[in-house]
Parts: sequence; C-alpha cells; structure tokens
Amino acid sequence: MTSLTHILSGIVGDVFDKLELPKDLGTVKVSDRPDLAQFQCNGAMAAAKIAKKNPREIAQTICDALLQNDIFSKIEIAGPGFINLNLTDEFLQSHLKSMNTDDRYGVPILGEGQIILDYGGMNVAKAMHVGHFRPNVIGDCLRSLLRFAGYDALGDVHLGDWGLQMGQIISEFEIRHPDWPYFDKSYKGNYPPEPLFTYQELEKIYPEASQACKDNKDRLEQARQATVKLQDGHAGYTALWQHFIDLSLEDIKDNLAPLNIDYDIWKGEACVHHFIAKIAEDMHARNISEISNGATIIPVSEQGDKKEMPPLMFFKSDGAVTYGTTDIATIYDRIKLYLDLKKMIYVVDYRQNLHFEQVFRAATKAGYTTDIDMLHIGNGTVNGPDGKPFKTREGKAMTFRDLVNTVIAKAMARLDEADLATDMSDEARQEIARKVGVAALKYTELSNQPHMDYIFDIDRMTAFEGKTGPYLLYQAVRIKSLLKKAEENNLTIADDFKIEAKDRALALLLSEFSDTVKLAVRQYSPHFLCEYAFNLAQAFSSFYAACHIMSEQDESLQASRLKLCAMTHDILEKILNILGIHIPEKM
RNA sequence: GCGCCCCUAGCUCAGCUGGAUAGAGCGUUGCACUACGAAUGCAAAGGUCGGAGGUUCGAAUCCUCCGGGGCGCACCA
Repeated sequence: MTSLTHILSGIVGDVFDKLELPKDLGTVKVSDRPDLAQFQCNGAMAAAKIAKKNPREIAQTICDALLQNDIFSKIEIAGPGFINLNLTDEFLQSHLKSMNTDDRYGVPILGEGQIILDYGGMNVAKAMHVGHFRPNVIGDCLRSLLRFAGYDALGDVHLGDWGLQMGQIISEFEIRHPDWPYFDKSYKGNYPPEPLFTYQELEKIYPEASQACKDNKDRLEQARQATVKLQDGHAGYTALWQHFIDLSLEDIKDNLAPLNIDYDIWKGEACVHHFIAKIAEDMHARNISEISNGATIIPVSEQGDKKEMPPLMFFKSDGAVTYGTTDIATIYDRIKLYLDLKKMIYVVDYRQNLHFEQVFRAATKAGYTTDIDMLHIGNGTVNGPDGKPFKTREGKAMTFRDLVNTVIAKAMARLDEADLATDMSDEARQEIARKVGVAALKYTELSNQPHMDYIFDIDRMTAFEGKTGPYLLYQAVRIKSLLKKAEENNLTIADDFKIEAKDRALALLLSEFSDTVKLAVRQYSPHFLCEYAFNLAQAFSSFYAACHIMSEQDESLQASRLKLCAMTHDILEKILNILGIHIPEKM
C-alpha cells in the first residue's frame, strides 16, 4: 500500500529511466494548480539541462509514453515543460478501495527500533510554568507520531532532581526543622513514610533557600556540603530528598493529567549519578577529558569549526557535577539499557542549542553514540499578545496549571455563548470544555513550527471558527452525528466508491494522508499534520455543503458518500490522536 | 568579537527536493439556511516575500553583503 504520488512517481520515473535520465526526476506531486490538474511532474525541465534538449520536447516524449497507461484521464504539457496529470475516476475509486482495506489508510511503516524522546524539562520542587508547555506538547506529539510511524518511541521526563538546588532545600529544612529525624545523626529507626510538609510548602521553600544562598556565602557553603552529603548517600538526606521527588512527581502528573500527556521513563538525573565516577575515569584514561583551571573538561572543538566551541564542563573546579555531566551519564545509561536505540531526540528550548551541540560532540568523542542519531529540536518561546513573554494579567509568570485552566475556562465560556451541550450534566459538560480547551491549546501549539516563537492568544485559539482545534472537533463531531443518523436509518455504507465531480476533491485529499505523515516524520514537525487536518475538515465541509447525502436517490452514490464521510472521520481522528487531541461523542 | 534563529497580506502564520497566478485563518465587503449540526459554505478586495547584488531557463526558497529583531557564547541548571 503506497500513496498515489508514490505510485505515479514510480510510473513516471520508469519512463525517465527508459530515456536514460535519472529516475527521481519522475517525482510526481500534487499539483500547485488544482484548476489545471490533479498532479504534476517538473522533471522534464531539469532533464532538459542534463540532456541538453528542449524541455517541452522531453516532456512530449514522456507524455507519449505515459499515454500507454490507461489510469490517466488527461495528460498535458504546460508552460516551460510541466507535465500535468489527471487520473481516471475508476483508478481513484480503486485506490480508495485499497486504502480502505488498510487500517493505517495507506501509511507504511516508516522505521523501527527504539527512539528516546527527552522532553519536558521539569524540576523537583519547582512549579511547572508556561515554559514547560511547549516541550511537553511537542514531545508528547512526536512520541505518538513516531509510534505511528513504527518506532518504539519512549518519552523520558529526565527530571531535574540533582545538584546544588537539592542541597539548598535540604539545608533550608535543616535550619527550619533541626528536630526532624532526617538530621539526627544517631537516628536508627525508619524515617517517616509520608513527608512532614506539602508540595506547596516545598515549592515555596525552594526560591527562599536559593535566595538565601545568593545573599550569604556561609549559607551557600552549607548548601554545598548538604549536596555533597546527599550525593554520598547520607541516609536521612536521601529519605528527605525522596519526599521531594514523590511530591514533585505527584504535582507534575496532576499538571499533565488534563492534557493527557504521559511519559514512559520517569527517571531523574540522580539515577545516573553512580555512573559518573566510572565515566570520568574512562574518559580520563582515554584522554577524552582533560584538566583545565582545576576543572575537568571535554574539549569538543573540531577542525573546520567556524565558531568558537567551548568545552563541555564535566567537573567544576570545586568537583561538583553540572548538567552536562548528567546529560552524558544519561546517554551512557540509555545506550546500556536500550539495545535497539536508533535516535535520541531532545525537545528543549532553542537557547540550549550550544549546550546540546557540546553534549552530542562529547558523546560522539567518547564513542557512545556512533550509531545513534542525536537531535535537538529547539522550541521557541510563548509570548503574550504584546509579543513579550506571556504573563498573567497581574504581570506574574504564568504557571502551567493556570495556563491550562484559563483556556479550559474560556472553552466553557464559548460553550455557554453558543448555548451548546446544555442538555448534559455539569460533569459531562466540564469534560467537553476540557476537550475543547485542550484541542485549542494543542492545535495552536502544534500548528506552529517548533523553533518559532509564537503569540498566545486565548480568544483566537478557542474560537469555533477558523483554523482552530475547536473547529476540527466540530467537523469531526458533525460527521459522527451524520454517520449515526445513517445507521439509524439503516443506510448502507459501501466498500466501493463512486466518485463524481463533487466528490473528487475530498477523495484526492484523503489519498494524501500517507504523504503528510511521511513529511511530518521526516521533518519531526507536526505542523504538517495540523495543516492537513484543517484542509481535510474544510474539504469535508465544502463537500457536505455541496452534496445531498441522506437524501441522495442514487443508492450506490449515497453509499459511497457515506464511506467518504466515514473515511474522513477516521483519518481526522487518527491525526487528532497523534496530535493528542480527543474528539467528544457530541458537543 | 564569534555564532545561531527570525523578517511573507492590516493581524497571526503556512509555503517539503528551486517551478506555473506566493497560500490559509482572522479582520473587511458581498452572497447562500423549509436538506443530513450555518459552530458552515461560496466569492471579492488585500503582497515590490526586510533591502541590494549573484547563481539559474526559472529564486520567498540557494550564495554574498547590508538593515531590523530575538537568543547564546566552560565552573547556574
């Protein structure tokens, strides 16, 4: 099962091949000029250069050969040498039929093996904020997309649970609660199974501890020592620290729940701590690392570099680790655990670009990632309608929870405005609002290219009109409703298609599904799927406005149209699922 | 100083290996509901693709320079 463009490229490519021209010049794509043709091939112009002939002449030779094939209803040469192709409806019908027998609607398996996606960037004891939104949504979507493509894609939260900040919080607790058993050297019993503080208290203590360490050198030294003790396995500190992790994970999961975002690997930086000494020793022995100004560094500049490439810091001059150290150790951990690992993809703010370049080079230099693609997808920032970083009305940084809740509340207000879903229970209605809000959020996020900054406009994204998540949900629900009615009236949904002029545009667009998925996978960019889903919804809406379906007298045409509706719905649902958007039964 | 990213319609953004008349949504103007959900559809107006050179039969796309904006450059993650 392949796409129409793939089939056509094969046919046209063979003709180029017979003329002793490169086969890939026969690449066929959907026409840029749908008023002129369904498909086009631009290869004759490039071939003209190679063969030193007139492009229209070459195009004519190719057209003559293609005319032998009866799948074409029309072949024309236009302009300097475009080959315009139209298919017969019979061929289109048979193609749709074969697509329909495939539960992937023609999308081939595009790859296999494991891929680790490292996204989110959450930290222990630090509330999730607006900056966590983009990597979470993009990373989660890429996970679904790559799974659909055939890979075993695993999301790794790679929690920031290590380093000085942990020592800062521990020492702050020790100052405030010296009587707690965690700090009693002679304590022999079990530590409290439940924390003696709430997440809210923890989250509040962190910035206070951090500030105290900035203000006072002795206080900072105290935090350093606590960090060292924690890293050396101090039992009380470890027990206390475990509470930080437990409370933080609970809060993170609670934040992510409304968005249905999940991870497969809930490990933190601390998990790889015990590898660090071994890695350091190995790096030293193989002269990969060196000592500079008292620090251990991995030089990563290469000959031919156009820019200055600072080394990766492995141990600071005080012996402490940095996030580069844990990134390297994490890579080491992953290659030992995941034996079929093909790629590691980091979805992290683009400002980390240099850091990841250093890490990737260091990992390659150490020989860890010779067969593994390392990729940093740098996401841009979310700005408010004024083009500046997104803030609350009071001017504070927006928390993740507020961001999501604000949009869900807006979605509910939209339901009220439109007098929708009023016959439902409050609970059911709240669930619709959540789905609409999440659709609004995710569609906005994913329809932008990851690396671009974008403007967060709640009014626009929650609108039911235009290129929005809610519009897509509306179209999908409308189709669902139509199909339900057809079923109630015992109408037949055919497996065969009957394509007439009014059906053609939708049918052709349905056949582009697999090309779109391929493109999105190849570029790691879900925005192609967003664009396609919108075009599909809109094409359906035009089709729906132009055609009688339930009242169509020609039974085979009616059955075919119902099938087109069903296919549109299914493909829309598949794409929305990849985007992490779920369609309600009704709304 | 070195490097990365961005600049496309009034606004927000697409534009995949260079191709025909540069697209979409919003907004604006007009048209269409006694058909299956009008939360819709149809149509119009709106662009020297930041600027200048270059490569090419052909450039929003590739190269060079310039302008404007954002960001990053070993001991914070």
